[in-house]
Amino acid sequence: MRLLLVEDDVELGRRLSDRLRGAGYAVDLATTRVEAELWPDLHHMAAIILDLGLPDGDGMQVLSHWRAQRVETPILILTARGSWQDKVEGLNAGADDFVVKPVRFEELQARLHALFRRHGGRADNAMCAGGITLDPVARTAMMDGAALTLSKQEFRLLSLFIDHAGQIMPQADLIEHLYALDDSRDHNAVEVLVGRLRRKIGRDRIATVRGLGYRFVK
Amino acid sequence: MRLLLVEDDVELGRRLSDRLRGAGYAVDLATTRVEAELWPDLHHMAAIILDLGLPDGDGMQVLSHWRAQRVETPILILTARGSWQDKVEGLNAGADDFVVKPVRFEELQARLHALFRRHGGRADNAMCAGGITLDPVARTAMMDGAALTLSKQEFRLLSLFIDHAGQIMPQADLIEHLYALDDSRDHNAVEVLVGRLRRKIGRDRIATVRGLGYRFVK
DNA sequence: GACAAATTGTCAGGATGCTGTCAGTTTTCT
DNA sequence: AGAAAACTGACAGCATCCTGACAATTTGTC
Repeated sequence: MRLLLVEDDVELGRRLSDRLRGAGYAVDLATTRVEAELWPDLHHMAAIILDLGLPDGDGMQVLSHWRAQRVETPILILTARGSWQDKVEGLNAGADDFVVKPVRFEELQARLHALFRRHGGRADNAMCAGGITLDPVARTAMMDGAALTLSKQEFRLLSLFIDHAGQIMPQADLIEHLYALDDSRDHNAVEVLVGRLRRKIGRDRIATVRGLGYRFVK
Repeated sequence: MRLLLVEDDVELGRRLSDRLRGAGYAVDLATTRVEAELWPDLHHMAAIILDLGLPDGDGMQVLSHWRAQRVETPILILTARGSWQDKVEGLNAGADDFVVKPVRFEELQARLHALFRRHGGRADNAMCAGGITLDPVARTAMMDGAALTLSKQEFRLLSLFIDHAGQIMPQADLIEHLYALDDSRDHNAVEVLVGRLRRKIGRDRIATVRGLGYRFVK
C-alpha cells in the first residue's frame, strides 16, 4: 500500500516515513505545496497524510485543489493547529480525519486503518512486477505462484526494486533507504544483501549496472 | 438522516440531541449499555455517536458487541478518556472516529460529515477464519467442528488474530490490546501467550515474522 | 472465608535466524 | 595485464524468539 506524506519538517518527515515503512507501507514524501499539488498518480495512493504548515503555502489549499480535481483518496490532516475552527475547516474542505500533533505513532496507525476500512474495505495492497507479487500489509511475497521467504531487509530491498522496476537504483540510494538512521554502513553490505536476494528470486532478476547501481528487470 | 446517540449524561444528551435536531437530523437517544445493545434497526441509522462511560458497563463492550453482530453503521466514539491507548483500542475495536470531550459542536458535525462522505463497505469483522470459529458473545471457540477450550487472554488474542487474519500483528500492538490499562507488561508475556495458544490450535497456525510480529495464517 | 484449580506474568537459559564485516575471488573495463 | 568494482562463503555478534518452571493472582466451589 502506497502512502503520500506531505511534511516540510525534514526531521519529522524522515522519522515518520521510516516508521510507516516499517509498518509495511511504501511511502512517498513531498515537502512543499507545489510538489504536493503536482504529484502524479494520487489515485494509486491508499491514503495521504497532509501537514498543513508548508513553506510555500497552506496545506488547506492543497486539499481544496485536490478535491476540486476529484481526487478521492482518503486524506488525513496532521498538524499542530488544534483549534476547533481549524478542524471544522479541514474536515469540511474534504479531509477524512484530523490529527493534532504531537501524536503517538500507534494512534496515527490506528486512524489510518480506520480510514482504509471505511474507504475501500478491500484495499488493493499488492505490488507486482515480473512474476513477483509483494503484499506489504501481510508482508508476504510470491513468485510464480510459490511463496517466498524473505528477511526484513530482503523484503525492504525487493520492495524498493519493484517500486522502481526497470530503473537504475544507485547503491547510495539503496543505502539511504535501507539504513536511513545509520549511514556508516559499508557499501559492501548492500552487495551482500543483493546477493542473498538474488539467490532467492533468481540471479538474473537483478542486473548489475557497473559503476551505477542495480536494476530490477521486469 | 437518523442518528443514534448513546449518552448517559442526561443534561449533555439533551443538549446534544437538540443541536443535532437543529442541524436536521432525527436523533434517538439511548442512556444505558443494555438499551444500546438491544436497540433495534441499527442498520437504518446513518451513524451512531457512542459515549464510553455508561452506568452499567463500558461503551467499548457495546462497540464490540455491535461489530460482532455485523452492524456496519459508522460509529463515532465520544468520550472524556483521551489517552492514545484508548484511541487505539477504540479505533481497532471498529470505531470510525474518536472524539475527546469537551468538543465543539461544530467539530462534531464536521466529523459526522466526514463519516458520511466515506460511505463504503466495512471489511471482514468475521470471527471465522482458517477452520476456526469464534463467537465473541457466547465466548466459545470451535476448530474443525470440535470445541476449543481457551482462557480469557487466549481468547482475546485469537480474536485479534482472526480479526486481522493474514496481516502482521506487531508485538507492540498485541500488548496494547491485551494490556491496555497496564503498559508495564513484558513483551515476553505475549510470547508465552502465543506459545500457549499455539499448543492448542496448532503450531503452524501462527507464523512468526521475525522482527515484526506474528501472523495468523488463513 | 478457605481451599483447590486454573490462569497468567516473570524469569532464566537456550535455540534460532538475521545481518554486517572480512578476506579472498571473480568479473568487467580500459 | 592491471585496476576498480562486484561477488561470495564464512563467521561472529546480536536481537529475537521459544520453552519449561515457578510464583502470583484470579476464579470456582464448598
